[in-house]
Amino acid sequence: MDRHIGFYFKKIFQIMERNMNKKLEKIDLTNSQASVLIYLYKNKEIVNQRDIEKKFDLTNPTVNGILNRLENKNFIKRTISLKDARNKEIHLTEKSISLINEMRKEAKQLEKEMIAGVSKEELNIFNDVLKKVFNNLQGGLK
Amino acid sequence: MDRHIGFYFKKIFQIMERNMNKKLEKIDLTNSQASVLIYLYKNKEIVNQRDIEKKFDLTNPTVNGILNRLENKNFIKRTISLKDARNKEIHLTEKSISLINEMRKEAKQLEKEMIAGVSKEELNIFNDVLKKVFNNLQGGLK
DNA sequence: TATAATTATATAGCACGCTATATAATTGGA
DNA sequence: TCCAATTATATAGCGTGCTATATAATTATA
Repeated sequence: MDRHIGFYFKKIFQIMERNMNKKLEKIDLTNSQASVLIYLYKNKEIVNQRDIEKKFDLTNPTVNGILNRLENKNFIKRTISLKDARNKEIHLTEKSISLINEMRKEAKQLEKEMIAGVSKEELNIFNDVLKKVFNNLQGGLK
Repeated sequence: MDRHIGFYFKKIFQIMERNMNKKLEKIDLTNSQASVLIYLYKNKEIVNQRDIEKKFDLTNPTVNGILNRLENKNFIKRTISLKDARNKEIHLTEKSISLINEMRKEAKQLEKEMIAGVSKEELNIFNDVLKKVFNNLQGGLK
């Protein structure tokens, strides 16, 4: 049965999400939460909520919700900026730093499983098209 | 900046979903709801809820929720099967049948926008890899 | 300088995924 | 035949997206 590209994107995303959430369950995280923590870890500058919104192209209520849950579980701390009291600076805790490698390992492993049996040439073209599709959609929005 | 495949899948799915939901808003539908209606339209056999779960690889509470919302808006009717009282048969209404072409048009248009600037050869390989990735993930679940 | 516009964050409420659990109907086996 | 297992559907409750709206702080302008 031949299916539309849209079908594959939706289904692949959903199964990825399911798998990652299952893998991360044992460290009490979700895929979205882990993505934010990894971004915070990689970023050397001070990060506020708006930065996360822009980085992940999400709305502020979505990011606020994720951060609330991370804060309640003690994976991050929020402090009000001294320079601008509207900003809240987001900091990792010891707890989350100690789990970063675990998160990265799981993500890397899933990517590897996904592209099993795909040749280097195919993968190159696939990546190019992926970027094109992404840009086509992004452009259409602005 | 180079990003992982997982990033692209998630983001492309999310933007697709946003775009489709915006397009379908004027006929009071969402992307998930329209997908179910189109499936019902194409299928000549009698469809019950379990069939939809299997077709879209979704859990029963997810499908039940989508059908509840469709029923409340009068896009479908549910009737109890005479052969097996556990089954509820799902039927389209006049209202939804009259909008099927509109839904299909929007979906087709978005797919076209997504693959703008992608050559036939690239698209063939892209489709092949998409199917491989899908199968890799599906297999890993079972 | 006082007010208006902008910016960052928060809250309410919804759709759609999920897991866990319940209920009713059917099927199968002792 | 009757009880247990299976099957289809429903409900409760949660995470992550969204829009609409509110609030507080800052910036810009009359």
